[in-house]
Amino acid sequence: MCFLKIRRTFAASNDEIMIRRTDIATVLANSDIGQEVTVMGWVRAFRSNRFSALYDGSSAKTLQIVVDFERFDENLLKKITFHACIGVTGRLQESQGAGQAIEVLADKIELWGATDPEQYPLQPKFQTMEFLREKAHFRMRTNTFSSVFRIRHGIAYAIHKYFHDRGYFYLHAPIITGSDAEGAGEMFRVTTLDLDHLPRTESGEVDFEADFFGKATNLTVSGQLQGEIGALALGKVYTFGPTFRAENSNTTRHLAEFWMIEPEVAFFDIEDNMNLVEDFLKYLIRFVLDNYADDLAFLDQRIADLEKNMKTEDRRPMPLVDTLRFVVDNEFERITYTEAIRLLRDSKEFKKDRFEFTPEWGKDLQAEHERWLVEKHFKKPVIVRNYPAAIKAFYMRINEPGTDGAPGDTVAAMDVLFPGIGEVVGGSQREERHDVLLERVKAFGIPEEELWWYLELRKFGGCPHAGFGLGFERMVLFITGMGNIRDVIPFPRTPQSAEF
RNA sequence: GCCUCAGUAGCUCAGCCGGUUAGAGCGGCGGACUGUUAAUCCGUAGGUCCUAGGUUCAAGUCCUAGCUGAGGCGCCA
Repeated sequence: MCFLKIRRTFAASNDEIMIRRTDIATVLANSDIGQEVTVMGWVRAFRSNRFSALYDGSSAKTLQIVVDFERFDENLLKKITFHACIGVTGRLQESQGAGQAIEVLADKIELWGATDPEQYPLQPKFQTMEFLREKAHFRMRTNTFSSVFRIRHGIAYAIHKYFHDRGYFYLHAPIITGSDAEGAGEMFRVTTLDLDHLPRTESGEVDFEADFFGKATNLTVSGQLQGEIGALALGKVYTFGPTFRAENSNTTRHLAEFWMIEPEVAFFDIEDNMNLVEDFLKYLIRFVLDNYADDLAFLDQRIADLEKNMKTEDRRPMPLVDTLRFVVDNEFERITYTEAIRLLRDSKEFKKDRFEFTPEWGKDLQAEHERWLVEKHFKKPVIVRNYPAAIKAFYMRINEPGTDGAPGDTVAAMDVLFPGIGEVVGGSQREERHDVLLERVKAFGIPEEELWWYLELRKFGGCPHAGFGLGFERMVLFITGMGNIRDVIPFPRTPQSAEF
């Protein structure tokens, strides 16, 4: 509700500052019949040489422009084509047609930018996501993508609002990092060295002392370690920034460049962490339900249309909006890793040998196992905690031996699993005991000197703390119901692909 | 990185067991109509069948290699 107020305030000042045009969202929301308005945008359709559906990005809805064609130059009307850019001044009237309540009877039409339909790649019809991905400079003009990117903005805004309202501080973690021990996969090297003439040390290795920063540097794979510095000074912080993984991942839920939200909180244990993540994720979904109903309704309908010709088992179990409401209205299931393994081994699927990978204590849960837990067994989001220490990162806090009746050492890690997406969040309570952490660092073979500052956080004024990382695009993917993560980021970067 | 599938008109696709001049819908263009909702109706143009080899009397169709894209798995958020 609060967001609507902000939108209105913005719209009111919009009238004063931008006297040249009014947003279509504003016209549709609070304009009076008979009032003269000027709107500008891109043509979505021009029917019967009389009705134009005008779109300007401000709303999922279009504004119908009625053109009395005898009054306009034929050559101008011919240029009102799909995705041409025009400005229209006219009076608002009640619509006689069924599709809309109000419309603008055009008095003046200005052609800002013609679009030759013979050369323009997009058409007013269904186009595949793969095709539109290749036209990323135009795809945001479509219904689907404009809705996705309005919602993407809404989620980003809600993230800042959620944390700000609760006393968290937005911490900017570095994008270029000199630390090679973050333990989150392959990294992109950052260098100004001449790749054709690399400086070498006496032993023949590349001499990074000659590089810009005087050492080897990479793009960040996580802001967590720096987030911990913030938490142990400001109490409650979060990072929200671009994150880079040079993994050769070819899936519908991986990007080489994505955005990640990483809250980090002092005096937090794994329970607090789970409570935070559940409340936070529900807040984001509720925010979109409350503020982007038109966009969600469009995406919901789009999915229904796409699924019309699909087999029942390939369809979503629930329509998009119902799914979102269900997640908001129900508790997430919380289980331990040890329980998860037991459930999997007791399952019909395991006994009938339907799993490709054997669920076994000590091995990581495979995608098929996570999907079984979330989609078949619990049928709702699941938080799995206390994983075997051997398969998790060095910084996660070691549990007391025998926690959950586990047969081996576990760490206070947690993963949040969502239907259709899998892991949206990975987090943990951090190891705050200096001696235990040092042992782990050594056991992982990480050079101590790389992490001197991280270890000193434990040596001087340390405390229990916890945090998690939310994959922003994965959350956008879930909320919009899109099928591929490349379609919820404006310009996707994936292996072999960095166009635009 | 591994596995699978696909590539035919601007787009989405059909093209059977290899057989004459490669088709449809949408879109474009020309016209008609004019309160439409992806408007409708009539007409019309539009093709290096991904590329390179090969098999064959004959290849869009079969074989080999490559390129591109998609999906699944792994890695993870």
